Amino acid sequence: MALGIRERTLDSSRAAILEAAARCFHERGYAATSIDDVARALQSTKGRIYHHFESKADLFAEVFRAGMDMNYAALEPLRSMKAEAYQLWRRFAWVHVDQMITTRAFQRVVWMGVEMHLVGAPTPHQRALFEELFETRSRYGDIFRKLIAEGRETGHFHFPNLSVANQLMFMTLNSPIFWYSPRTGETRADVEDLIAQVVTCAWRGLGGTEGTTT
Amino acid sequence: MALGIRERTLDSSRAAILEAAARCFHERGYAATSIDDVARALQSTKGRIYHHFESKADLFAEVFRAGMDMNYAALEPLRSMKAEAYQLWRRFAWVHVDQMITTRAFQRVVWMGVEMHLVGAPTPHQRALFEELFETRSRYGDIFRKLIAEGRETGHFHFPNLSVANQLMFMTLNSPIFWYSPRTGETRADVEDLIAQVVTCAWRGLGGTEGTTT
DNA sequence: TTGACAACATACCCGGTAGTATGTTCATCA
DNA sequence: TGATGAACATACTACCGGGTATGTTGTCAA
Repeated sequence: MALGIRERTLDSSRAAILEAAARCFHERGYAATSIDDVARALQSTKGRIYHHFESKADLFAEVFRAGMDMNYAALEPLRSMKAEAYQLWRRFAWVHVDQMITTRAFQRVVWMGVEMHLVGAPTPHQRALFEELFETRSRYGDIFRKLIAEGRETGHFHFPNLSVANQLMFMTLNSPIFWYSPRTGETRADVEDLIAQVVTCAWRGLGGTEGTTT
Repeated sequence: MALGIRERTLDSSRAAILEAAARCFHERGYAATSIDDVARALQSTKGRIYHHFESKADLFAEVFRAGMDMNYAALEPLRSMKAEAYQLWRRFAWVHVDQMITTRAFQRVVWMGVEMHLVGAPTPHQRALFEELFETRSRYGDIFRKLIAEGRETGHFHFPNLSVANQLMFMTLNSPIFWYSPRTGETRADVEDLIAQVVTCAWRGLGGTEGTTT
């Protein structure tokens, strides 16, 4: 049986709201964004949003989740790869930075969510929701953390403190969400050049041996 | 003539407000911080704050200014130093990171101010005020930008794009405002060890020649 | 074709917050 | 010593924004 209009439009409508919400949160931040702002961005009204999402915090959480889902989905094709940790790191980092650039509104929300932590989540239900999302984010981070830890043991990376190195690495890899903005006439090659610079910077920061930049 | 109570208390009272405001903005962000929040942090009331500052935006701007003033003041002793650019960069970067850690509430506000840009500055007066502050911030950034540009010419740094390298460098140097949090029983030596790691990471990211880490 | 329900739009409520208007206290100085 | 004004506190207003209650319209299944 073919899908009815309802089944076809529901997901796309929800997705459109998430997209608009991501843009608004990205531009103005969580607190400064009103539900009416998001509705305006959709050329619509509050009713539509509250029909699909319980509250503002819930909407934010779902944008967060969507962003993390995108990241996991982007990494998935590489998860089965067999290679040295430091080589895997290059691949993973490249995909990660690509994500930061191409889905930056969502990724910015993920960042904001981690920053806000649990400030402004009054109900236990919301706290539990955010806890779960943070764990997801944490597990994602551990993928990279493990790689650089292993890379250090094999002598490909050199840094004194794992946690600090991990922080600094993610800071570099995530940084496009703050300063990247698409230029007019920008090609995919330009973007890939940018990604390469970011990855190389993070690689060097980890004390990656020069020349092994394949 | 000795200073009267008024002269002595005015500056300290203003400074106390700035300090409390910095902490509040740091913890909750601009939009989520109410003037009453700041007043509560001071064990005081709104009246006191509005007596010293025109508006919330003005208070925020003054915290921003105070943060930038601290940065300039910290760099001042080094401005007269004569040395190769890449060596100067090390010193400057060290002081900068130290600032990010020791005055991080103010520095976080500076960051937020740059991020928000001019969103939420309705009056022309406020727009002009922020324009001025952003220029101050921009000139501060140029100090480092010039150093790494010169360092690249002398062959001590290696990166393809100056603007990108500058962004990534500041991202690393500023990063403590996001993840640093004082540990119990932490000594100055611990902090300096941290600073060294951050500076080294940024140095490597710029393609600084290894071994020249004096 | 009709009842039910999803997918919205509209209208409304109410708590919180920026900003103001108005005390109140106390140091300073003529 | 009394007048003045700085440095606040208190009381109040106006508005905005999250959330809700209530229409309205179109779809689909029986």
